[in-house]
Amino acid sequence: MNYVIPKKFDLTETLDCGQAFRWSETDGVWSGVAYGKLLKITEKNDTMIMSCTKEDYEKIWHNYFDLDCDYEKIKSELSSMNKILAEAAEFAPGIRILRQEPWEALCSFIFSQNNNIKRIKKIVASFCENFGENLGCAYTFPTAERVSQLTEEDLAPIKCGFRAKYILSAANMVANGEIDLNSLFTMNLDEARNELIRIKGVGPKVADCVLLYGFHRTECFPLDVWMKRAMNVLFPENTPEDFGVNSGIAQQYIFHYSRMNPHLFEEK
DNA sequence: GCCCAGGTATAAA
DNA sequence: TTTATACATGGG
Repeated sequence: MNYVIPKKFDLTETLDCGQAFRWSETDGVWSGVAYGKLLKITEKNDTMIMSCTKEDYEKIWHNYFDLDCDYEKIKSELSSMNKILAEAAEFAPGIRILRQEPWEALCSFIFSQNNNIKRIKKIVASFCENFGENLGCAYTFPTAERVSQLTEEDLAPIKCGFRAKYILSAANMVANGEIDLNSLFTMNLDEARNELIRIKGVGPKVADCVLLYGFHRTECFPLDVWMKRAMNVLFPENTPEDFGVNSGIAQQYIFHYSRMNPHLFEEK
């Protein structure tokens, strides 16, 4: 069963730009799991073909791909602020910020610390295969409740190293209600950051990634070593806050642009 | 073997 | 308050 929509974004740019770690491409078809459902999606002419019902499209995927948000407008606003940012947005004009599940974003970016994207994907895949629900040809993301029952030894097979204890800390706090993830959608930004940082293994960078990708708090600008370097070289006159309520979207353009063109910001 | 990877906890200055 | 180091693992 398929559902077809007009092409509104670029699959590769959106699904392989370092914001999500569960999507993979085979012969032009992208496969991923979110909200407990497997989706296969591909482009044909000016349409996108999704392997889902109309109901699931409306209930899940329309929101997941942030299709109510006007990226052309945001892009033009950001582009008018800064010439380099305009270049970065034009380099990958089809990027969208996905609305991932909060718990998945939290785990993914805990796994991301001091790590590389290729291995993050491998760890997340193994995490799902070992502790998620089997959908037949894919696995769901493990629930916090399930993970909270595990030990560091149980997590050994996924080879996430020292991050295992951080994942368990997060799972326990979420499962026992010590942290209410849903409250972070509307909480004051600084309070939300402080809530997340209570979790062992979550610092300022991970917290902002979780808020941006898991809660769509687009005013967040996750700042790590890579982005600091990009900012210093490409945006010497700007601070992250200069990009306003769409800082997070600006950050995604900059991150992707820098990652695909490392020569642009090599330090001398 | 060495260095690095979408960082953070911890100890020490 | 800021700065240095360990941390698990795998790829270049």
